[in-house]
Amino acid sequence: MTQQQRTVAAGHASPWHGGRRRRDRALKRDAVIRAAARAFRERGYHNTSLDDIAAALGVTKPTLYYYVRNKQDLLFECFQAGLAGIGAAFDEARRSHGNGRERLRIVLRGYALAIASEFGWCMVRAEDQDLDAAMSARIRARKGEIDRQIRALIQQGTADGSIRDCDAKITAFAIAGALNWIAHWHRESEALAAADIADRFIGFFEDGLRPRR
Amino acid sequence: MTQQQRTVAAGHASPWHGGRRRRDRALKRDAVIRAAARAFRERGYHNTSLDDIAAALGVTKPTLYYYVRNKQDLLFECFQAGLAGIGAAFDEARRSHGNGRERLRIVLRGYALAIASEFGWCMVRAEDQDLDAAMSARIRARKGEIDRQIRALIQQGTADGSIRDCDAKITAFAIAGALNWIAHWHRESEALAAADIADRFIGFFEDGLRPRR
Amino acid sequence: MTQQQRTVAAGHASPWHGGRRRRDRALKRDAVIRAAARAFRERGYHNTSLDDIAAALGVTKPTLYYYVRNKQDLLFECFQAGLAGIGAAFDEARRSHGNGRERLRIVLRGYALAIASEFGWCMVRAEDQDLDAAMSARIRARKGEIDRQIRALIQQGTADGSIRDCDAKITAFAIAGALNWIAHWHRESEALAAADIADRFIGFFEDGLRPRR
Amino acid sequence: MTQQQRTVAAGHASPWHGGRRRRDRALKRDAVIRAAARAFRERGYHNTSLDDIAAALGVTKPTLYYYVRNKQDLLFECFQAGLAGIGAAFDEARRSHGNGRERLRIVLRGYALAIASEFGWCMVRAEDQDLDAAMSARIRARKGEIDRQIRALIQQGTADGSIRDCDAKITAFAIAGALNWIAHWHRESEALAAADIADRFIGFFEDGLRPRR
DNA sequence: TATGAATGAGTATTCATTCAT
DNA sequence: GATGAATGAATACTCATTCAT
Repeated sequence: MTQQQRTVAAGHASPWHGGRRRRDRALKRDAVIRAAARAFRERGYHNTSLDDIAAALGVTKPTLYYYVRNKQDLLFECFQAGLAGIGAAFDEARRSHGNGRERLRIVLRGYALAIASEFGWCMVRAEDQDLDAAMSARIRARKGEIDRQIRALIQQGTADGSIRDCDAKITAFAIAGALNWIAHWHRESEALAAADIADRFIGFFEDGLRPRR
Repeated sequence: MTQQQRTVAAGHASPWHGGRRRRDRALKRDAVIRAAARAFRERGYHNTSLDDIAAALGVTKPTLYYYVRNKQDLLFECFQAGLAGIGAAFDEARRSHGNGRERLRIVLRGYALAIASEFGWCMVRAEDQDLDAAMSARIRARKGEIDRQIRALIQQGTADGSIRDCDAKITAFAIAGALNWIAHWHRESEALAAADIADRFIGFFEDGLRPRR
Repeated sequence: MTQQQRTVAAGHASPWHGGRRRRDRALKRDAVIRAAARAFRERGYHNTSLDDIAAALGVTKPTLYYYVRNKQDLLFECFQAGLAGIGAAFDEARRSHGNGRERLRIVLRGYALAIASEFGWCMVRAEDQDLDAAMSARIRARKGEIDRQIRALIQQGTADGSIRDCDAKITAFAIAGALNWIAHWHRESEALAAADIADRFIGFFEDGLRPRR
Repeated sequence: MTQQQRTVAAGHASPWHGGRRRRDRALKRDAVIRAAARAFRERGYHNTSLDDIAAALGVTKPTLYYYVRNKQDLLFECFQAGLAGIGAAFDEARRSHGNGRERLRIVLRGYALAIASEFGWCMVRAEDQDLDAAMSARIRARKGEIDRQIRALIQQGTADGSIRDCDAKITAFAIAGALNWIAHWHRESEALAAADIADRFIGFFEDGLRPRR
């Protein structure tokens, strides 16, 4: 199997081999990060070599270093790429005029979609263990920030009566855990679209198991 | 710091250095698996070398091979050790005379406790990516079995009216995800005891976010 | 800190960034070789990357190849640059009307100044190991020539009675070694000026340790 | 050429292939360091790969790591091995009853022999540039100590009248430089034995170039 | 039982060098 | 003239695994 074929086989276009030579650095960097995200999700961070990623792009390994400092940097960038969607969801929630529960719903949908994206696995699995102190701290900070915002929405909801009186911390953990886990089982090929999954999860979060009369 | 001291410092006894020479193979094997579970949870599977585990036990690396075939075998055994608690929970649920929701509650509590145990991380993270085909298949089979049983309980509950009519598959995924995630943030040192966490999670699952009137 | 600033900070002008655009190729080539000499002396040949040298000049790596064939060529040119001073010293000695010892003194002073220059390290360290066969041979030839000429001066001195009867070869080795070593410890910032060092070394060579009565 | 033959060709016995398997760890470690010293001297530190050294011993690369932490550690050990001889010379000088010049002579002979040994190159070339901060500091400290002791002997000599009144610092630099340089040109195969070289150098140091009447 | 010793295989990273623009 | 982009080759270092003792 040639490089070309492998690239094609993977079903993902590479800016390096699209007929006319693209010169857009940002585009290529993006492709590198995307390829890494897919590889990490598929095989795991440690089971993915830079050669794997380079091969998926039809490029040689040192080329990657032209766009990214490190392997861990690659993981970090995947993490950040996924984060964008979540940030947007928080923005949207902030702009909305709904009550706490409605706002939370907006955020959770965005969160679920991000987790179901190709960057989801990296977001969820970018961990201390694989990153140096500085990056580890940055990631923990961002994750902490998200957690804090979710709790805040829950508390808003309990304040305005749209959410039952509950332990915001534990509830946020449960919700985030359920959503994070999507990264472990969802594949784009699945029958259920990401948006569908998000809505059903939210339905469950809102109504719970016990029947309402 | 000597090996001995490190072992002691970690606060975990080693059957190799407990005064009277223990000759019990099973006991030592257990210790090996426990040490592995702790190390994997702490540093991750790939960031833990067999030397690390051996050092934690005050033993040399080849000794481990006397008790276990492989590094991946070690991971598998950790997975299995955690499974025991879940199996027991299903047994208890089966013996109980409660309705579906009550039975599910029993299972979820057992599941949560298992995940919060020192083996929890391994159970949740024992993945295809790090195991050969055979083991990977065995693990997937067991995880699938648990999923199926949880869905069955949910369906029982909807049948007997104790659980709202819902998509059993998605609900099971949400619940399992929330519980699995506990392995990522819970540490024994935490203020909240595992049992407490379990009950609060179950409370959230049952009642949901929306206030009941 | 930008490239520009770094260049300035290093206190060495670059013909690429000096206001009026210098078009003089020779000048630029000179600057390249000087920058290399400084970098090699500071960090060693192998610990200096072409990127380092380019950065010191505020230029990109491929630009260097416009002025020089190779990395090893760079080293060779530094070697040659240092050699000029020594050649001049030999010329001066040849023109002088002093006896052997006086002529030798002239040469040694020139030699010492060359070694103390920014090219000294390269002259002394340009070695077989880092150069291909051809260059290695050229360098060895020049070094051999210098050695031969120094020995000749010594022999002249012994002939005219200005130098004690001694083994010219071993004496030349001792003298050259002592002078070469200057490259390892002398820095321009040092209190002792190069000329001063040269004179003191020559004093020691001429008079020896044992007191004369 | 097979591994065996290459080992033989190099003319150096390897404790790994001497018929009966030697189990003496210290012996093997010594052999590793010796092999490194020879390789570094021959090809230079950076041009020597660990594979080269391993091959010279008829062993595989990871084996080296069983005896030594690092490549730089290897260099450091070579440095230390050479140091032993110098330390002994200082001891002997201390025990001697001669005057300053006679004591200095003892030290310089020992120094010269050490430099001419297989470790000489490493001693002379173990440099900051190739070592991390800690090792670099240790080496500088030891070199500084030797320099200080040589200066002290010179001052002793000037005090007791056996050495001319001179700048101890510059004289020590000149002498050490001349001796260090031996590592660059002396090979065991040379006609002149190390002891011979030492004596001739010392003769030059003591008597100087100018004839005494 | 346990271990000292050894190794094969793998992998991130660096860097001199090239070349089309 | 200068550079952005790419790459081939090299290399230190790690680690699971084996085996004789």
